[in-house]
Amino acid sequence: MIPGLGGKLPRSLIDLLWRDHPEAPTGGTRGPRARVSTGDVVDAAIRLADAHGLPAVTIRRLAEALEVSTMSIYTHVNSRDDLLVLMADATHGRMERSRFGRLGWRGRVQRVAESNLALLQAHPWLHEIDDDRTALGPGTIAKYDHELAALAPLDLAPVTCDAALTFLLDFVRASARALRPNPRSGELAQHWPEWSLRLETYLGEDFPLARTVGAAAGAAMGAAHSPSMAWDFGLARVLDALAALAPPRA
Amino acid sequence: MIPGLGGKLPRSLIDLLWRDHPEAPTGGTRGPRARVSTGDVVDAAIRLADAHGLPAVTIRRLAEALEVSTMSIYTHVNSRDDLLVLMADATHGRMERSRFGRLGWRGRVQRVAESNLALLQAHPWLHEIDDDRTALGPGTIAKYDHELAALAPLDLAPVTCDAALTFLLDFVRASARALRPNPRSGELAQHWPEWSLRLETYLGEDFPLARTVGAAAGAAMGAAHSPSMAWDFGLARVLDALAALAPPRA
DNA sequence: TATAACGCCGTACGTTGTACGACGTACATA
DNA sequence: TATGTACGTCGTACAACGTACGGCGTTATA
Repeated sequence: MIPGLGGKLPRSLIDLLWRDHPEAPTGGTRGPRARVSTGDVVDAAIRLADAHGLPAVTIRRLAEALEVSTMSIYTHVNSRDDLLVLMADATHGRMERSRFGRLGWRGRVQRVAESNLALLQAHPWLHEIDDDRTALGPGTIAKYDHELAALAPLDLAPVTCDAALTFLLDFVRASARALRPNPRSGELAQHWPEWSLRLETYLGEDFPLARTVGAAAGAAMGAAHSPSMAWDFGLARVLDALAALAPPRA
Repeated sequence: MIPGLGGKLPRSLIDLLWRDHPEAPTGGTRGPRARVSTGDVVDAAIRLADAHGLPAVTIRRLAEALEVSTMSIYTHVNSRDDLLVLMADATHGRMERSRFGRLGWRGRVQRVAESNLALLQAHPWLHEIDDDRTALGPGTIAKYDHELAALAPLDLAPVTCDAALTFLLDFVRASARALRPNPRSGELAQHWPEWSLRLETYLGEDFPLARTVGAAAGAAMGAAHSPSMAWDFGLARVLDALAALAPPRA
């Protein structure tokens, strides 16, 4: 390496994800001691997101919360995108993972579904993070391992087991998304009296099915509507679907 | 209304969504003829998104594409958020909706699934639009009506029918999301040789299941992996699940 | 002919992520 | 003990974003 040019290479996302692992590179010991750690940054970001949503997680606000300058954040995290991955993996890692004990496969599946729902309700901003690299983190891998174990009694081929888990979790994610209180619901409710009238006019005689079911309006208005019903319905369907795969009795 | 103060109220999103309906307010006829219409703006935005992704849809670029000034865009669209709703509804409206004919319910369900998959593959940016107000648009309602009709042979109660459709479409959305080529896959593939080694080190003896199934690494690397298998698996499971609901023979 | 409604646009503000380079500190080596 | 190098910190600056505001000119209506 050419001396005089500061050797720049930052710790890669992988190493940041596994920063608590004994084999992870610690970084040299010179220079002033770091006033905050990567973990501190991630924790503060999670607190911000929990309290005010993901858009509130800006580098500047983070720095303010940690009482450091804006640019210091980049010493501990390579970019905002990377930070989001670290946040998601950290919350995955903190999920409760209790033993399944003697629970049958249905009970296990239900438990996996419910704990994922709880996760997404506790941290709704997870919906807005869509980065495959999250799968590289220790928290996400531990979660994956645990949930695969839940499906073990079904005795499926590995790939099928993975597919089944994906199927289950995709359902949970979608339901959780629908269940989530919409930030725009206030505005919608405010304009609803006016808008529903217009909609009535526009719909006219068309779309008989849509009108009958009424979900177009219902969903839009945030009325009682289905999302919580969709959860029960969907979970029952997932169980049905897996049952069709399972050994006769388990 | 107080004269001298320009009466400001802009056409609301509802009216913009239904701009082609005969009952929709046309806006006064004074002033210079508009050089572009709301429809033009929406179309240009869709073209931009198709070509370069949703982040490329900025007001400035839109204006440039339409050869108008930046701020003129706001004459035809109230905000960027509204524009996204208009874009989503327009593409919903343009979906092909062929008759189901004598197709059985399985064939219908499959067709609905496939056409939604095709939609999301043709316009991947739809994944990034998450706004309930889309449900108020004519395209979205027409789509909804058509897809409810597909499920009619199942002879379900209205709410159940809605729930079943939601279940199906949520599956399709999640699968389409996984199927979508990740923009970050390039970077990931580039660093993969290095990262996979580290990951190997970190994993050590832990997470036996995750290692066996190998999907953690597989998914991350963008290898062949499951998404296309997940589609087949999932669709079969959805059909199983609905079959458990359906009348014995249909 | 006067008025009011309307489309168009230039300017400007606040906010974002982050590149760059300077500065000082603390350890490693000579 | 003296020197060099690695490292944390931070101020400044830039490009890009959405969009509020207000002025201007055009056109149909009163």
